[in-house]
Amino acid sequence: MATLADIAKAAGVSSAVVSRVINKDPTLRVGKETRERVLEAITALDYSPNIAAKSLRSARSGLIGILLNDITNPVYTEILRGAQAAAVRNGKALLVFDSAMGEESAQRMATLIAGGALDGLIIQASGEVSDSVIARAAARKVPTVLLQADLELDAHMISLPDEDAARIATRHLIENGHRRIACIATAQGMRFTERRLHGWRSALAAVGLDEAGLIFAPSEIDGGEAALAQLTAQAPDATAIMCFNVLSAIGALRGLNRAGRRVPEDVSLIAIHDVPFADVLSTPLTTVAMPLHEMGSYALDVLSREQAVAGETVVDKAPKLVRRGSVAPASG
Amino acid sequence: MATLADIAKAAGVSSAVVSRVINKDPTLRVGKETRERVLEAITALDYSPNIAAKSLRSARSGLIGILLNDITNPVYTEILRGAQAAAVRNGKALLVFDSAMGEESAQRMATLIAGGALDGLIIQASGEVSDSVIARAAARKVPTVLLQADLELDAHMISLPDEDAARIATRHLIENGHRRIACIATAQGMRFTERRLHGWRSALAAVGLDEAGLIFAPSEIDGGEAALAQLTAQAPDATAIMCFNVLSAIGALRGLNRAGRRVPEDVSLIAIHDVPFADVLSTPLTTVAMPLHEMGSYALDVLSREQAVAGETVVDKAPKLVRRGSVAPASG
DNA sequence: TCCAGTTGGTAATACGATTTACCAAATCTT
DNA sequence: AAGATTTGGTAAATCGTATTACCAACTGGA
Repeated sequence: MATLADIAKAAGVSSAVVSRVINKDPTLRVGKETRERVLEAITALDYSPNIAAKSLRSARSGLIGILLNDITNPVYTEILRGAQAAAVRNGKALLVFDSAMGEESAQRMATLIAGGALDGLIIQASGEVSDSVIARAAARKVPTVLLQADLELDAHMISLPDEDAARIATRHLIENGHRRIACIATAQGMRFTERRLHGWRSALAAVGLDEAGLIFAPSEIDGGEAALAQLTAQAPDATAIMCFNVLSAIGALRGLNRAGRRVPEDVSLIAIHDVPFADVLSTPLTTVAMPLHEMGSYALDVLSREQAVAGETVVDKAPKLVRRGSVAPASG
Repeated sequence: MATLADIAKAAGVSSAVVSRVINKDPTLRVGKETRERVLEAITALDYSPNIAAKSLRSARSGLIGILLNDITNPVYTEILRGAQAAAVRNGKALLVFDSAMGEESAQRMATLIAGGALDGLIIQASGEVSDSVIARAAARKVPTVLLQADLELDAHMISLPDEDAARIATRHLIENGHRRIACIATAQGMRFTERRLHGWRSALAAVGLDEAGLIFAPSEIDGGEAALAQLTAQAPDATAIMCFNVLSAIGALRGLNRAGRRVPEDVSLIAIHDVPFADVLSTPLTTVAMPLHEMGSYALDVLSREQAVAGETVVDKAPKLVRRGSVAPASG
């Protein structure tokens, strides 16, 4: 493989010139024709700079690590897509980790962080984030952005318009005449959960309603189904359920189907987050789509700025109600 | 950050010893207590090796690039998961690219390859793979494995038991009494498609049946729905459809629903590839699950071996029929 | 006592790019 | 013509690790 020195020799200049031409050093004064000779040599020898050497010298790798809760969850892959798109724009590449993969995976990530291989970190993990990752990131002072995550880390926090989303969903149920509205929430205790609960409660309070029931469940299909069983016992009179996650909504839907209760005729269902297959479920699911793509994209943009990344941002694209078939006017 | 030299100074040895201790150089003869002093200094100073320097010196980065067709497609994320798991085992990390992200993304990948940043490459992309990526990979002789891909590249090819899967699916329909069996295929012209077609046809031929109809469609929900419309015209008498991709099956299901044809009462449906939400569709979908996780995992193992990677492998885990509700005995 | 072999290391260089400080030759100024 | 600038570059020192070649001191054997 051709190196800088090879190009220098071929063009009859020093390697300093070649480097400075490539990196467009504005302080470099060089003759028109010399520059052209350099450029020609580069294409002639098919030169491309060695990434490891660049990284070593410049102390930046162009690599961003992203830690997701679960790559197979369609809600989160949308974040990844957004981050990918922005990575390309900013000349970066993404190292993807999955917090569901266990401690060994976290150790790999920690090693990379400690070794200076990562210019930045994006963490989307409501639950488990290995201490080793956090400790390394803090020690190295790696610029970090947290997506809907509550972590003791000096980082930029990006959140979604959670309160709005919950309010939009709840209002939609209210506008359909529902009075007894229950909630299947996720991630108990986390800030984004509190924001959603607040949106739900304030929408109810605005029209003088009480909560009909509240259950916390993991953001998975099975979790939703289990939550539905509990909810049926806790709030048998609920005519509508709002779910904080589309997967738990799908679980609830399955539970309702199995219990012989029809959606939306007997119970209306609405979920936060949209997925491509929502319209092909046993009942097409009405959802409130969140700007997940934008969140991923924005995270990378924050990391690509030169300045410090501390601060807090809410993705400013509004949640969007996607009407399908799972919400119907309350009977009676 | 502490460097090798810092450790050496702290332990009162040369940095060569430290390096050789860390890397367990078997030719190093060192006193028990000296070794301990080194190890203590490492923990005391919280040393971890600089990845860029390691990469530069050793010409290996520990990074593997993986190019997927579409990260948001649940069929493919399963491959990613498998690769992740194996990456952790082998002390590697994954750089994820998406061929749906366009040429700019491919250029980033090509730059990384050309710059020697990638120790290996996994390509799962039935369709578009940028020439720049292929050219760079070939020029750099980066060890590459192709997943179900037909590419002019000196690489190891890993494929799935496609013929078996198609045969299992077809047989299942036959055993349910179907005589007119149509097929919605994907990726026309590719080898894995041919293998599946062969499985389908041989299963039919074994019991003296003809194909009832064949349409090619993209592996997406919309593609499946469009294909169904064509198929209805081409083979109105088909009582069962086998789909080469679960997403096109979902599209077909939607098309059937909209046309007022019931699944499985009027038409039976079976798909290759399983997804977690298959059982919560308007009709729970019977599928043939493929060893995708294993394919991803195996790909990484191949790249992690020291030897050359040329060759060809079929993932040896058998496809598994997952009976749900979309196949019923043929009426009549 | 002298030589061979072992023990326990070290010195020095290379990997490939970046960047600072410096400088010879050419041109301009007065 | 002498000094001041400008033009067009270069030399050399990093960045942090891996590795090869070498060697001093000690031990053992005869």
